[in-house]
Amino acid sequence: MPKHRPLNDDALELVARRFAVLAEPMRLRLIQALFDQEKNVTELVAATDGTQANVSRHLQTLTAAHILSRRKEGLQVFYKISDPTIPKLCELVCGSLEKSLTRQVGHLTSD
Amino acid sequence: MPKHRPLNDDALELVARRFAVLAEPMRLRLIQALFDQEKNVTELVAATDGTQANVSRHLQTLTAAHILSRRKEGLQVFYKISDPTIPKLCELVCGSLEKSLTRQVGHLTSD
DNA sequence: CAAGTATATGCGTTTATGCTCATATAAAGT
DNA sequence: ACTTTATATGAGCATAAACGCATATACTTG
Repeated sequence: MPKHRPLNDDALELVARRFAVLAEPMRLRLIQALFDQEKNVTELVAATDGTQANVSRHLQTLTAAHILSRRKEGLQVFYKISDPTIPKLCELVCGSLEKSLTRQVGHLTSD
Repeated sequence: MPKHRPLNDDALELVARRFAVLAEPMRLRLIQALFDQEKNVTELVAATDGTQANVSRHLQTLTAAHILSRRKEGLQVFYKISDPTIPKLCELVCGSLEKSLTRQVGHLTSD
């Protein structure tokens, strides 16, 4: 277990790629919608107010990144969060943003 | 302190934007170079093997995102990590990636 | 105030990626 | 087999951002 060895180029690409996957509002919406429970595509389309095609594409991206996992059941495909670090990541970022924006913006959550 | 309220559109944009800032290998290299100590631009150019123009741009991006802070001293400008969540974020992501890649890739750190 | 050094920025090009529309696949029911 | 429903994907367009080159700004020194 190394303390803090610098990452090589390949590893940096991987880390960057992972952050890039999380750098889209629609994908964050999907992740959010899946925080509590798994959902099928139709439910996710409704929850995120996106088109079916677009939601499907983003789900593919998230699954390829091993952030979500697929479970097929008849006609439907259910997705759920498969990487337990994702909620922690989002919490960290939200906390940091809230700290630096509390005075100006006020509340970031949608009532 | 809300448990897990869904973020509104503006907040989602902010979170996405923050992840996007971290989604570039060169910016990750800069952050890595600054983990232990502050450095000026010339030192960062050497440490990351980038052009001065490109490094300067990325430093601006990171500073605008409140990830780095600037300190001017004569001709030189020193940068350091100003957001304490950044090392934690990187650790989380690296840990997650290592866990899913250990078997195939082996080592991600550059000796 | 001229010259040199450290850092920043305007511009143009290239590449990546998100979105929409239309269509394809896959499973179920009739 | 045909139709319907759920999900995935190919093609094309639009936008954003990274990079290189050149140049501008800012501070220092002689």
